Amino acid sequence: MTSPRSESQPRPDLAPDPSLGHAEMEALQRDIAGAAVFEDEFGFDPEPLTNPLAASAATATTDTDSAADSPNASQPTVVGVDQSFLTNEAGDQDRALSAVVAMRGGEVVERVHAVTDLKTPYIPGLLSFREGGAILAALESLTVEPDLFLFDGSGRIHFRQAGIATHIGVVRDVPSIGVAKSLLCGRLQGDTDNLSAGTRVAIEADDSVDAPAGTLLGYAVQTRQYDSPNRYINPLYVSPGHRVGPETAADLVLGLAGSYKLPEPVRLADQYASEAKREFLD
DNA sequence: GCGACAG
DNA sequence: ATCTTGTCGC
Repeated sequence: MTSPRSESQPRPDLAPDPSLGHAEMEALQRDIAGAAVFEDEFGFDPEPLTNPLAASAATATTDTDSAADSPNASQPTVVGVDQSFLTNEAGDQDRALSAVVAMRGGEVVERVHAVTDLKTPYIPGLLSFREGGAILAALESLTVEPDLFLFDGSGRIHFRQAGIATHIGVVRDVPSIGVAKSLLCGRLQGDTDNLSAGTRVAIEADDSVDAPAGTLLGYAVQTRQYDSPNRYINPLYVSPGHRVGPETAADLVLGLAGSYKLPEPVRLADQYASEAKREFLD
Protein backbone atom coordinates (compact mmCIF):
# COMPACT_ATOMS: atom_id res chain seq x y z
CA MET A 1 0.00 0.00 0.00
CA THR A 2 1.50 3.29 -1.10
CA SER A 3 1.09 6.40 1.03
CA PRO A 4 -0.11 9.45 -0.89
CA ARG A 5 0.84 12.86 0.37
CA SER A 6 -2.67 13.24 1.72
CA GLU A 7 -1.56 10.92 4.50
CA SER A 8 1.45 12.99 5.53
CA GLN A 9 1.84 13.74 9.20
CA PRO A 10 3.01 16.63 11.35
CA ARG A 11 6.81 16.86 11.46
CA PRO A 12 7.82 18.21 14.88
CA ASP A 13 11.26 16.82 14.12
CA LEU A 14 11.63 19.53 11.48
CA ALA A 15 10.72 22.37 13.85
CA PRO A 16 12.94 25.46 13.58
CA ASP A 17 15.83 25.07 16.03
CA PRO A 18 17.54 28.42 16.68
CA SER A 19 20.59 26.70 18.12
CA LEU A 20 21.60 25.30 14.75
CA GLY A 21 24.39 26.80 12.72
CA HIS A 22 23.53 28.61 9.49
CA ALA A 23 24.57 25.71 7.30
CA GLU A 24 22.42 23.35 9.36
CA MET A 25 19.48 25.73 9.18
CA GLU A 26 19.78 25.82 5.41
CA ALA A 27 20.01 22.03 5.26
CA LEU A 28 16.85 21.79 7.37
CA GLN A 29 15.11 24.18 5.00
CA ARG A 30 15.92 21.90 2.08
CA ASP A 31 14.30 19.05 3.98
CA ILE A 32 11.29 21.25 4.69
CA ALA A 33 10.98 22.09 1.00
CA GLY A 34 11.22 18.41 0.16
CA ALA A 35 8.40 17.56 2.55
CA ALA A 36 6.22 20.46 1.44
CA VAL A 37 3.33 20.10 -0.99
CA PHE A 38 3.02 23.11 -3.28
CA GLU A 39 -0.34 22.17 -4.72
CA ASP A 40 -3.92 21.94 -3.51
CA GLU A 41 -4.15 19.10 -1.03
CA PHE A 42 -6.60 20.10 1.66
CA GLY A 43 -9.90 18.73 2.92
CA PHE A 44 -12.08 21.80 3.27
CA ASP A 45 -14.27 23.53 0.73
CA PRO A 46 -12.53 26.77 -0.35
CA GLU A 47 -15.68 28.08 -2.02
CA PRO A 48 -17.06 30.15 0.91
CA LEU A 49 -13.60 31.71 1.35
CA THR A 50 -12.86 32.29 -2.32
CA ASN A 51 -16.28 33.59 -3.24
CA PRO A 52 -17.30 36.54 -0.99
CA LEU A 53 -20.81 36.47 -2.42
CA ALA A 54 -21.36 32.83 -1.53
CA ALA A 55 -20.01 33.51 1.94
CA SER A 56 -22.39 36.38 2.67
CA ALA A 57 -25.20 34.36 1.13
CA ALA A 58 -24.44 31.49 3.49
CA THR A 59 -24.39 33.87 6.46
CA ALA A 60 -27.70 35.38 5.38
CA THR A 61 -29.25 31.94 5.15
CA THR A 62 -28.56 31.09 8.77
CA ASP A 63 -32.15 31.55 9.85
CA THR A 64 -32.67 27.90 10.61
CA ASP A 65 -30.30 27.75 13.55
CA SER A 66 -32.68 25.74 15.68
CA ALA A 67 -29.89 23.32 16.49
CA ALA A 68 -27.40 24.21 19.22
CA ASP A 69 -24.65 24.52 16.60
CA SER A 70 -23.12 27.85 15.56
CA PRO A 71 -24.17 29.37 12.22
CA ASN A 72 -20.77 28.94 10.60
CA ALA A 73 -19.87 25.58 12.05
CA SER A 74 -19.43 24.07 8.61
CA GLN A 75 -17.10 26.79 7.38
CA PRO A 76 -13.31 26.39 7.38
CA THR A 77 -11.38 27.85 10.30
CA VAL A 78 -8.76 30.24 8.96
CA VAL A 79 -5.94 31.28 11.28
CA GLY A 80 -3.91 34.45 10.84
CA VAL A 81 -0.48 34.73 12.49
CA ASP A 82 1.73 37.77 13.06
CA GLN A 83 4.51 38.82 15.39
CA SER A 84 5.58 41.90 17.33
CA PHE A 85 8.68 42.30 19.47
CA LEU A 86 9.27 43.27 23.06
CA THR A 87 12.14 45.46 24.09
CA ASN A 88 14.42 45.06 27.04
CA GLU A 89 15.11 47.78 29.65
CA ALA A 90 18.44 47.98 27.92
CA GLY A 91 16.69 48.76 24.65
CA ASP A 92 17.21 45.50 22.83
CA GLN A 93 14.54 43.28 21.32
CA ASP A 94 14.80 40.21 23.50
CA ARG A 95 11.41 38.56 23.09
CA ALA A 96 9.02 37.73 20.26
CA LEU A 97 5.27 37.88 20.70
CA SER A 98 3.25 35.74 18.34
CA ALA A 99 -0.40 36.65 17.93
CA VAL A 100 -2.89 34.19 16.50
CA VAL A 101 -6.41 35.00 15.38
CA ALA A 102 -8.80 32.24 14.32
CA MET A 103 -11.80 33.11 12.14
CA ARG A 104 -14.76 31.18 10.84
CA GLY A 105 -17.49 32.53 8.63
CA GLY A 106 -15.98 36.00 8.89
CA GLU A 107 -16.10 36.02 12.67
CA VAL A 108 -13.24 35.82 15.17
CA VAL A 109 -13.67 32.60 17.13
CA GLU A 110 -10.44 32.60 19.15
CA ARG A 111 -7.34 34.68 19.87
CA VAL A 112 -4.21 33.43 21.60
CA HIS A 113 -0.66 34.68 21.92
CA ALA A 114 2.67 33.57 23.33
CA VAL A 115 5.95 35.25 24.17
CA THR A 116 9.34 33.55 23.88
CA ASP A 117 12.94 34.71 24.20
CA LEU A 118 14.71 35.62 20.97
CA LYS A 119 17.81 33.61 20.27
CA THR A 120 18.66 34.60 16.74
CA PRO A 121 19.00 37.92 14.93
CA TYR A 122 16.97 38.66 11.84
CA ILE A 123 18.67 37.19 8.83
CA PRO A 124 16.93 37.27 5.42
CA GLY A 125 16.14 33.68 4.56
CA LEU A 126 16.24 32.42 8.15
CA LEU A 127 13.19 34.21 9.55
CA SER A 128 11.44 31.05 10.75
CA PHE A 129 14.32 30.27 13.11
CA ARG A 130 13.84 33.65 14.79
CA GLU A 131 10.04 33.68 15.02
CA GLY A 132 9.11 30.02 14.74
CA GLY A 133 9.43 29.24 18.44
CA ALA A 134 6.93 31.90 19.47
CA ILE A 135 4.56 30.88 16.68
CA LEU A 136 4.55 27.20 17.59
CA ALA A 137 4.08 28.09 21.26
CA ALA A 138 1.08 30.26 20.47
CA LEU A 139 -0.43 27.61 18.19
CA GLU A 140 -0.10 25.11 21.03
CA SER A 141 -2.64 27.03 23.09
CA LEU A 142 -5.10 27.29 20.22
CA THR A 143 -8.14 25.13 20.99
CA VAL A 144 -9.98 25.29 17.66
CA GLU A 145 -8.83 23.02 14.86
CA PRO A 146 -7.18 25.11 12.10
CA ASP A 147 -8.01 24.38 8.47
CA LEU A 148 -5.69 27.01 7.04
CA PHE A 149 -2.80 29.18 8.24
CA LEU A 150 -2.00 32.62 6.85
CA PHE A 151 1.44 33.93 7.79
CA ASP A 152 3.04 37.32 7.48
CA GLY A 153 6.00 36.36 5.34
CA SER A 154 6.92 34.15 2.44
CA GLY A 155 6.16 30.55 1.73
CA ARG A 156 7.72 29.14 -1.42
CA ILE A 157 9.03 32.56 -2.42
CA HIS A 158 12.26 31.79 -0.62
CA PHE A 159 15.87 30.96 -1.57
CA ARG A 160 15.38 27.33 -0.56
CA GLN A 161 11.60 27.25 -1.06
CA ALA A 162 11.10 27.10 2.69
CA GLY A 163 9.86 30.43 3.98
CA ILE A 164 8.19 30.73 7.37
CA ALA A 165 4.76 29.78 6.00
CA THR A 166 6.17 26.61 4.51
CA HIS A 167 8.19 25.74 7.58
CA ILE A 168 5.34 26.03 10.08
CA GLY A 169 2.85 24.52 7.67
CA VAL A 170 4.98 21.39 7.24
CA VAL A 171 5.77 21.05 10.95
CA ARG A 172 2.08 21.18 11.82
CA ASP A 173 0.97 19.62 8.53
CA VAL A 174 -1.73 22.24 8.13
CA PRO A 175 -2.45 23.95 4.78
CA SER A 176 -0.70 27.32 4.82
CA ILE A 177 -0.13 30.43 2.75
CA GLY A 178 2.61 33.06 2.89
CA VAL A 179 1.51 36.69 2.66
CA ALA A 180 4.47 39.08 2.39
CA LYS A 181 4.46 42.84 1.98
CA SER A 182 7.71 42.86 0.05
CA LEU A 183 9.42 40.45 -2.33
CA LEU A 184 12.26 38.35 -0.94
CA CYS A 185 13.41 36.76 -4.19
CA GLY A 186 12.17 35.50 -7.51
CA ARG A 187 11.30 37.42 -10.65
CA LEU A 188 8.08 39.25 -11.38
CA GLN A 189 6.68 38.31 -14.77
CA GLY A 190 5.10 41.68 -15.35
CA ASP A 191 4.67 45.25 -14.20
CA THR A 192 3.05 45.63 -10.78
CA ASP A 193 2.58 49.38 -10.86
CA ASN A 194 -0.98 50.45 -10.30
CA LEU A 195 -2.55 47.01 -10.74
CA SER A 196 -6.33 46.84 -10.52
CA ALA A 197 -7.87 45.22 -7.45
CA GLY A 198 -8.38 41.51 -7.99
CA THR A 199 -5.48 41.07 -10.40
CA ARG A 200 -2.24 39.12 -10.02
CA VAL A 201 1.20 38.89 -11.61
CA ALA A 202 3.21 35.67 -11.55
CA ILE A 203 6.51 35.35 -9.72
CA GLU A 204 8.93 32.77 -11.05
CA ALA A 205 12.16 31.28 -9.75
CA ASP A 206 15.36 32.97 -10.85
CA ASP A 207 19.02 32.17 -10.14
CA SER A 208 18.68 33.04 -6.47
CA VAL A 209 16.12 30.30 -5.90
CA ASP A 210 16.85 26.64 -5.36
CA ALA A 211 14.35 25.56 -8.01
CA PRO A 212 14.36 25.17 -11.80
CA ALA A 213 14.34 28.61 -13.43
CA GLY A 214 10.80 29.46 -14.39
CA THR A 215 9.16 27.52 -11.57
CA LEU A 216 5.99 29.33 -10.49
CA LEU A 217 6.65 30.43 -6.91
CA GLY A 218 3.62 32.59 -6.28
CA TYR A 219 1.86 35.80 -7.28
CA ALA A 220 1.95 39.51 -6.62
CA VAL A 221 -1.69 39.99 -5.61
CA GLN A 222 -3.54 43.29 -5.66
CA THR A 223 -6.32 43.01 -3.07
CA ARG A 224 -7.05 46.69 -2.87
CA GLN A 225 -6.39 49.73 -5.05
CA TYR A 226 -7.17 53.44 -5.06
CA ASP A 227 -9.69 54.63 -7.61
CA SER A 228 -7.67 57.44 -9.04
CA PRO A 229 -4.12 58.63 -9.82
CA ASN A 230 -1.23 60.09 -7.83
CA ARG A 231 -0.81 57.32 -5.29
CA TYR A 232 -1.24 53.58 -5.49
CA ILE A 233 -1.17 50.59 -3.18
CA ASN A 234 1.60 48.02 -3.47
CA PRO A 235 0.59 44.42 -4.04
CA LEU A 236 1.04 41.56 -1.58
CA TYR A 237 3.42 38.73 -2.42
CA VAL A 238 1.48 35.52 -1.98
CA SER A 239 3.00 32.08 -2.12
CA PRO A 240 2.14 28.48 -1.22
CA GLY A 241 3.19 27.49 2.26
CA HIS A 242 2.06 23.87 2.33
CA ARG A 243 -0.76 21.88 0.70
CA VAL A 244 -1.98 24.90 -1.28
CA GLY A 245 -1.12 25.68 -4.88
CA PRO A 246 -0.14 29.18 -6.07
CA GLU A 247 -3.41 29.85 -7.88
CA THR A 248 -5.57 28.85 -4.93
CA ALA A 249 -3.33 30.74 -2.52
CA ALA A 250 -3.95 33.94 -4.51
CA ASP A 251 -7.68 33.20 -4.76
CA LEU A 252 -7.94 32.69 -1.01
CA VAL A 253 -6.04 35.87 -0.16
CA LEU A 254 -8.28 37.86 -2.48
CA GLY A 255 -11.39 36.26 -0.99
CA LEU A 256 -10.26 36.81 2.59
CA ALA A 257 -9.45 40.48 2.05
CA GLY A 258 -12.03 42.81 3.54
CA SER A 259 -11.82 46.58 3.23
CA TYR A 260 -8.08 46.53 3.74
CA LYS A 261 -5.02 45.43 1.85
CA LEU A 262 -4.19 42.51 4.13
CA PRO A 263 -6.48 39.48 4.33
CA GLU A 264 -8.62 39.85 7.44
CA PRO A 265 -7.08 37.05 9.54
CA VAL A 266 -3.59 38.52 9.12
CA ARG A 267 -4.74 42.10 9.61
CA LEU A 268 -6.45 41.20 12.85
CA ALA A 269 -3.44 39.18 14.01
CA ASP A 270 -1.26 42.20 13.28
CA GLN A 271 -3.61 44.35 15.33
CA TYR A 272 -3.71 41.83 18.15
CA ALA A 273 0.09 41.57 18.17
CA SER A 274 0.31 45.31 18.89
CA GLU A 275 -2.52 45.19 21.41
CA ALA A 276 -1.03 42.30 23.37
CA LYS A 277 2.35 43.98 23.29
CA ARG A 278 1.06 47.02 25.17
CA GLU A 279 0.08 44.84 28.09
CA PHE A 280 3.62 43.58 28.37
CA LEU A 281 5.01 46.92 29.49
CA ASP A 282 7.63 45.95 32.03
C1' DG B 1 34.29 41.59 -5.40
C1' DC B 2 29.17 42.74 -6.83
C1' DG B 3 24.40 42.50 -5.68
C1' DA B 4 20.34 41.41 -2.80
C1' DC B 5 17.71 40.40 1.15
C1' DA B 6 10.37 38.25 4.34
C1' DG B 7 10.02 40.42 9.51
C1' DA C 1 9.97 44.50 13.04
C1' DT C 2 10.32 49.55 15.19
C1' DC C 3 10.53 54.96 16.03
C1' DT C 4 5.37 58.17 15.00
C1' DT C 5 1.94 63.53 13.57
C1' DG C 6 0.57 65.56 10.38
C1' DT C 7 -0.88 65.72 5.97
C1' DC C 8 -2.09 65.03 0.96
C1' DG C 9 -6.07 63.75 -1.70
C1' DC C 10 -10.75 61.94 -2.73
